[in-house]
Order: sequence, then C-alpha cells, then structure tokens
Amino acid sequence: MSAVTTTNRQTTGDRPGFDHGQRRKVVVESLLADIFSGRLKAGERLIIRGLAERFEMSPTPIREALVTLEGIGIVDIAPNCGAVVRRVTATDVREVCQVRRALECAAVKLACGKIDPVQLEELAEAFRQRAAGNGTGRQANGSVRRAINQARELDSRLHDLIADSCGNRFLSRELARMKLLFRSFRDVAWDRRKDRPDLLRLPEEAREHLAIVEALLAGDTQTASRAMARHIRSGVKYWSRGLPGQT
Amino acid sequence: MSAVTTTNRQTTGDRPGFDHGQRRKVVVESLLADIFSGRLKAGERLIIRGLAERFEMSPTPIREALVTLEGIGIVDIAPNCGAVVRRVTATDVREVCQVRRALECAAVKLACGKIDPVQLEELAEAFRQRAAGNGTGRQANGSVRRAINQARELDSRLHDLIADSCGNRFLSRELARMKLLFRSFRDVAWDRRKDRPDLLRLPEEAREHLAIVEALLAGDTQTASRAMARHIRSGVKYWSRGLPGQT
DNA sequence: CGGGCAAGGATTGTCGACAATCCTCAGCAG
DNA sequence: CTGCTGAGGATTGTCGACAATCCTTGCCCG
Repeated sequence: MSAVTTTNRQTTGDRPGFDHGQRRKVVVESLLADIFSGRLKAGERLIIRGLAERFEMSPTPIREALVTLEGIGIVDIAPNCGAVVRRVTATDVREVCQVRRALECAAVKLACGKIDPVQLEELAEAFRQRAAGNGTGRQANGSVRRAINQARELDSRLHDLIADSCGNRFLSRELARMKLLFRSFRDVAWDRRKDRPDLLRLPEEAREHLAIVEALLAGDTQTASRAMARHIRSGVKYWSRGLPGQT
Repeated sequence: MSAVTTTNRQTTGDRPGFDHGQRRKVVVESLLADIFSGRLKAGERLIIRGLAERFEMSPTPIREALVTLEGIGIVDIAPNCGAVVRRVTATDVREVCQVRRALECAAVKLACGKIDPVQLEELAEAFRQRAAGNGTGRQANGSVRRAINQARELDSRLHDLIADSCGNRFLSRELARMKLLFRSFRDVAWDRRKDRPDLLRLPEEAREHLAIVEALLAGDTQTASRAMARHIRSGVKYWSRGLPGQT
C-alpha cells in the first residue's frame, strides 16, 4: 500500500554481521534517496515496522535512522505518533532560503580567489552557452528533461565547488545539510508544476550563475556575493510558487 | 569513576510509562546540561551502559539520544567505538564563528525595526553601566564570578531577543543550535583560562553589545549588522586562545 | 629485549517481544 | 442526524538478552 513497495530489495541481511555498525547509515542514505527521487513524498508517514521489513533488519536501527533524519530537518517525529516526511510550505522555503543566502554569500566570499580558474572557466563556458536562451519551449519532451537535468547538474557543480573551496569545513557541512533540504523543496516544486515547467527560468538561471563565476574569476568578492544573493533570491520566487502559504 | 557520578538522580523510572515517548528528549537535555556545565568534558567517552544505569532506563533511548547529539554536532560517534564529546580545536571555533557571524548578521538585519524598544532600552542601560569598565580586576572572587554570569545572561538575552524577533523560525532554530555549540566552546575556553580570567573582555564586550543595541534602536540596519560582525569577530579571538591548533 | 599474536573483557550494535499510546470506527444516547 | 464513548487494532516506545566488534593485556617467539 505504501508508495515504496518498489522492487528495491536491500540485501543487508545476507549474512549476520555484514553491516554491523553501518545499518543506520545505510537506512539514512536510502531514505534520503527515496525522498529526493520522489518515491517518498512530503506528508507521507514512515512506518517503522514496514521499513524494518523492507530493509530486512530490526526496528532499532530504523528508529535511529529516523532520529538522524529528524536532526537533518527533513522528517518530523511526533512522540507516539511516528515520523512524517516534512511538508514544505512557501514560508519554509522563504525562511530556509534566507539562511541559505547568508551562508552561500559567506562561502562565496571566502572562496573568492581560492578556486581553480580552469574549472571556473569551464563552468563559465557552459553557462554562457545556456544563458543565451536559445531553444526555449519548442523542444521534444525528452530534450526538456535532459536540459533540466543538465542545469541541475551544473548548479550542483558550481555550489559544491564554492562550498569545497571556501576553506571552512563546518560551513561546507552546513551547506550540504541545507542542500538536502533544497533538493526536496525543488522536487516538490517541480512536482507541483510539472504540467508547465518554467523553461524561461533556465537561461535566466544560467545568467545568474555566469555572473557569479565571472566575479569569482575577476576576484571581485563584493560582486560575487551580490550575484549569489540575487541568484538565491530569484530561486525563492520560483520554488515557493504554488506551495501552500503557511504551516 | 566517571566525572558524572554526581548527586543527580533521574527519577524517570518511578512508574513505568511515565516518560513514554519523552525519554530521548530527557536524556538529550540532561547530557547537554552536563556538557555545558563542565561535568562532561571534551574528549570524554559516553558509555551507554553507564548512562542507562544513571538515567534508570534501557540502552535504547540512550543510543537515540546520542544519535541526536551527533546530529547537533556536539558528539562524535565512531561505528563500534562509541560516542565521544567532541574535542574543540581553534580551527573549529574559527569555522563555527564564521558561520555564526553570517547568521547573526542576517538575523539582526531582519530583526531591525521589529524589536520592542522598551526591552532594547533596558538592555542598553545595562550595557552602558558595564561598558565603562569600572572595577576591573580588584574585586573579590565571588564578585568576579557573578559579574561573568551576569554578562553571560545579558549576552544570551540580547542574542535570543534578536533571534526571536527576526521573523524567521528556521533561522532562529539554526541560531539556537549554534548557540549550543557555542556554550560548549565558551566553557572549554573558560576552563582552560580559569586561572587568569580575561576581565578586560567584559567591558569591551558590553561596548560591543551596546553598539548593536543602539543601532537597533536607531533602526540602522547596516550599522547593526557591522556591530554584530565586530562583536563576533572579537569573540573568536577570545575563545580560540589557548586551544589546540588543529584537528 | 622487542614485536607479533591470541585470549579475555569491555562495549557497542542488533534483535524480537512486550507495554504504552494513539487513532479509527462502530454503537448508542440525545 | 449529530455528537459522545469505548472497544479494537495499529503503531510507537522500551526493554533485556545476545551477537559482533574493538581494545587491552599478557604471553610466546624471534
């Protein structure tokens, strides 16, 4: 009955002790993958016994994994009521984006001048190609999907590059945590608007990215930070559109 | 043998089911208190069985509490090796402070104009009294302790007021999480330098706080943010002094 | 005398059973 | 027909025992 009665079979129980001390981790990662891939949707209940059967292990490590997910902020656990994939509201998106903006701007400032120019130039070239906005809205469906996936890929590469180069592991970890939340936001938004994907956003986003990369190449801290702020602010508008207004 | 064989007796096991569904929370809060009060020190091992006996409950909720603490970032869990109170290095302090600075500045900008002026004026008055620096270094020991506690109290009040007034619950929660880390940093620093407490820091800190409050009263976003940045930057110097250099 | 090795103890990680709690829904009074 | 009540089932939370793993210590061999 659950949405996750898929063909996934976790072969953790092959021989006893195989994953000893790693079970929690396995479950956390698998559930994250389920959430981001859309197999688990916001608001869905995570029933321990079911998960225990699916992962072929006892409820204990499952519970611990849910506690971990609660710490990440992607799941809510109500005492005696169980865990629920967090439901995302427009307010949530706005709030998290404000925090993300502060952190990404800090990261981009720190990273400025520390990033390998070759990689930056590579990204810049990719963004330049997409910034023109050629081919908007008259492609085949598969092509659209691919374009979006490529855009996501590039987005990830840029933000990861900045996070990894900022020289602050704690900040990098926080951004990674936030990225998890974002991916679920993004997927929710995508899901709600899959009938009319906002293709105009793609070249716009590429231009925003390009502005960041060029500022980084020029070593202009101020401009890079402002470009990042603009980029994230425009992301908020896109992601929060069509979401329920309040908690 | 443990440092926490104190007189604390947790009366959770009075009658079965009293704390049903709340045990993890109880343990988390109690352990946090132990860490911040110095009863548990950085590097100390958290042995499940011992904690289970102390809290009069089974190992399961204890383990879950440790997983929660790991998520907060105050404890490290190595698979099959157990949980250890995180050892803080100067690099850690610097890194966390950079993140905190970004968030606190964002919060103070958001909160500007939204805070009750009466409470601000109250705080301002308290800081003005302390900013003069009267009575530095020639007080009785108990008086010194009290002065420090009052300073901490005021510090908490200001930062909490800002966090609560910024209108962003997510940001507020992140700041609260970070505050937990900070309290442990602060206490570690205090512990390492208890022989020569840096009393000069107190009036300096009061002046920094005062600058923030006055900017908030004036509704000057820019100035408030800059004052906050300065305040946190000078905190880093104080806290990271005397800590081990690297991980 | 130093280094590798194995047995032992200590500790963690997992399990399945049971108690406590919440939710649903049928039955009944108003 | 509506609202309350309470029994039943489903689910969570807790427990104590056991298996797996790691660390220490003492021994043996080179």
